[in-house]
Amino acid sequence: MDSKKIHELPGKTIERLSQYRRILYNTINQGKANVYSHELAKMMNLTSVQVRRDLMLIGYSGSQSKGYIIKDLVKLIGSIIDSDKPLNVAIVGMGNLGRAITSYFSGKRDRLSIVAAFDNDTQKTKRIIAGVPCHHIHSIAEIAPKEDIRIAILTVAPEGAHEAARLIINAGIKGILNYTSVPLTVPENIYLVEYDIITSLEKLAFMVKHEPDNH
Amino acid sequence: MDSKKIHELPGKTIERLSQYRRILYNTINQGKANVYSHELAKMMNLTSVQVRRDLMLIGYSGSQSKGYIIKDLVKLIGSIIDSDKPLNVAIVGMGNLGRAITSYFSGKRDRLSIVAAFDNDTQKTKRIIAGVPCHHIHSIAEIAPKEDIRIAILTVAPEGAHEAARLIINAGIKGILNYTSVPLTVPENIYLVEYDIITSLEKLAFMVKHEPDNH
DNA sequence: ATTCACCTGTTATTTTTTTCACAAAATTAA
DNA sequence: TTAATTTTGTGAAAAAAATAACAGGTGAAT
Repeated sequence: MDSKKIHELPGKTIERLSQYRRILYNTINQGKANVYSHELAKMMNLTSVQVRRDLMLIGYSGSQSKGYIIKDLVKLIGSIIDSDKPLNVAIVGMGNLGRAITSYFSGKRDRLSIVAAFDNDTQKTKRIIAGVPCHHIHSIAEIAPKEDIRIAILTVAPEGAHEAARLIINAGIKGILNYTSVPLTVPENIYLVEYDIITSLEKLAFMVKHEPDNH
Repeated sequence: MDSKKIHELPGKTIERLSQYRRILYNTINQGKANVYSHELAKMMNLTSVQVRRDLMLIGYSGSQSKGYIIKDLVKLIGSIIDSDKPLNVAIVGMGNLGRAITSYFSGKRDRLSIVAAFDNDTQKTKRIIAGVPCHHIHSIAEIAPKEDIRIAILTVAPEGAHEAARLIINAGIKGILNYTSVPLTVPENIYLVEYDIITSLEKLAFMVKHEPDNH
């Protein structure tokens, strides 16, 4: 597809592309080679039109008879959302959440790999945890450039969030995925995605509370 | 506010309300009593107009001189997004992620409380983990009604996701927050929120990859 | 061969969400 | 008092996202 246009993909589409791909991996494992937009839609809980529109935006065409060829589609999505060379990621805060994310990743992606973890608990540092070497947080400025770490996943306790973010930015890392409940304010040139675990639960609670019947 | 209108609150606004409140708790702890829309906006990484509009929609008025009274605003947000009586939540899958969420919650909310956990590992069942009693997944149909569990947070391994979801629905639970990487398809009368950990990371990776300079 | 059912791709429309623009109120300073 | 500043609240406009509508292709059934 026209690379000039990639920048203009709607944010929501990018998010869905990532999800399409994961679902498509599953269906490949089930022995399917092709998939229709309405099948993909059902699995994603959205409409087939939306699926077709997303694929249209990335310039992928299916066939009227067989729908989409899963293998090709997965490859195309990869060419859009993956980095050319692997993008290295660090976990900052190796508690339960940090470990959960790390083990989710282990052996899953090759384009996006967790190469290091950082923590301030010396019990955890200088060891390998969940397959990833865990360093002391104060060595991040030294290790990040060496390991070419581009993204940090922030999973520390709330008290430490600001300080950890400061150290991350100071280490030259430009992307932060914030899983803590503390909202961060970062300089213009830093990419920040807030990912708050509680928000979606409260949204669900709101739905359960307010529409108990007619849903 | 007019309770008839609550249903019509935009989905995005509901999500933000939850976040406003958490930020406001922080600012109370810092000794602030009032806050301006632009301050709140900065902390949330959005614009002051958006803050004012959200508050307008829930019918809260501030003053031109002092902005918003934090205590009142927190209370009003609570009256909208919290349940009248506490809403009971269960964790299904007491791995790292389940424990991370549980410990995040412990002692935090009173309107939304984790009252039970379920797992299929008998090493984990019949014990208290992270302050919550952990039962075998097969007893969920028995325990859910007894404990009035309304929401399940699904944090099992991918292989078990569908089966666990089936058991949850079978137990009469109407709200599912799915943290697994497996997309679920549920009946019409079940509220499902998908919360995929990887999606936001790939979105961030996309941003870091595609706009390295001029950001 | 023709009809039918069922796809995809895409334009047009609608809905939702955000942003703009500005009036009105309160405060501060001179 | 008066002018300047700063804030909220909100109608109107713009932008983003989702949905509807439909043209056109493909294969299967009769």
